[in-house]
Amino acid sequence: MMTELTIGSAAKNAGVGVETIRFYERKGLIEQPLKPRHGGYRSYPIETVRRIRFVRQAQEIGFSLREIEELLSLRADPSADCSEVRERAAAKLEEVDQKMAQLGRIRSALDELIAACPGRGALRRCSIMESLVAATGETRVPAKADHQESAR
Amino acid sequence: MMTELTIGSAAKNAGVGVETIRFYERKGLIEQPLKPRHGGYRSYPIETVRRIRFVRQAQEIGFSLREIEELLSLRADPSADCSEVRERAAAKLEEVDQKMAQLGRIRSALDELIAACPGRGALRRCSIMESLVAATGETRVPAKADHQESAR
DNA sequence: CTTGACTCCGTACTAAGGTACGTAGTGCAG
DNA sequence: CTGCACTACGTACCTTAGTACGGAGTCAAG
Repeated sequence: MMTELTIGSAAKNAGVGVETIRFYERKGLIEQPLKPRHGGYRSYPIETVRRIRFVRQAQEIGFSLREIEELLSLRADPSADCSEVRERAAAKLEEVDQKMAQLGRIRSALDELIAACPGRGALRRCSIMESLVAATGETRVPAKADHQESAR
Repeated sequence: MMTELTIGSAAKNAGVGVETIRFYERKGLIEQPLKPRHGGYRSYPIETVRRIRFVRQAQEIGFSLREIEELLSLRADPSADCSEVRERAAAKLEEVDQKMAQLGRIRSALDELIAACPGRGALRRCSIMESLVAATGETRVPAKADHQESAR
């Protein structure tokens, strides 16, 4: 069974264009397989396809390519002091949790909106913003800086 | 109490630059308050500040400005047929749920990585990718298109 | 009534993340 | 052994989301 693919097949499997793979290689997100002896075609392990899929999914949730590279470079080396890796992983984890919280807020707001929609009864909060403002307890904008204070 | 702000104060409160507000106005994400009679300065309601904050937070979780505009434009009009709004809201909700699922996967992978880190015991999965591959049950890449089939 | 910080507006520039293009090489099917 | 699809590589171009800039107007404090 063939576990290596040409760039075209890899692209198709990963759901991206060939050019995107080449672009990711240049960026160092995936390593470029050496081409076999005096320039033939390069062959990509399925591992690479998974990696590309990960990149795309991580992008969907707001990570930049730089951040994704950071995620991918996190590895627990058993023989080394990995306190630095732990720290970076913990920082990423916190970012992830913040994203989840924000997603949760938007999710509730959408739920509320959908629920309010066909409700023949009284309907409060008929937009995302209204739901969010209500949910966050009518957060007062600190409103420092009222009119032309020279701050900064 | 002053509930309206100048563009500079609004920017500061929202945590963005003045230019960003003007940019969002051009894009129609926030409406530009009319300036009072023969060109003075415009004044922004705190509502606008909240809206800008929302835009930034939605960006962090991977929504583009276009998508954010779609989110913000969702409103349940009690007097109208809102089946279309419902539909769009439901679609967004699904997107949100997909993002949450992906975040959850990355979160678990990070957890596992952190746990594996100082573990003197045997350590499997010492990278994000390894955790994910394990979590998704060793997903076989369908591997259609093995080598140079002309598909499309 | 001037001065310095701020605003208005248009246009130009930047960075990230691709996408397209042209030329040359490769490789299997017929 | 030749054609056609696919690959390699470099460079150019595009979109999104701002950021910077320059000149003119505004406003409140001194």
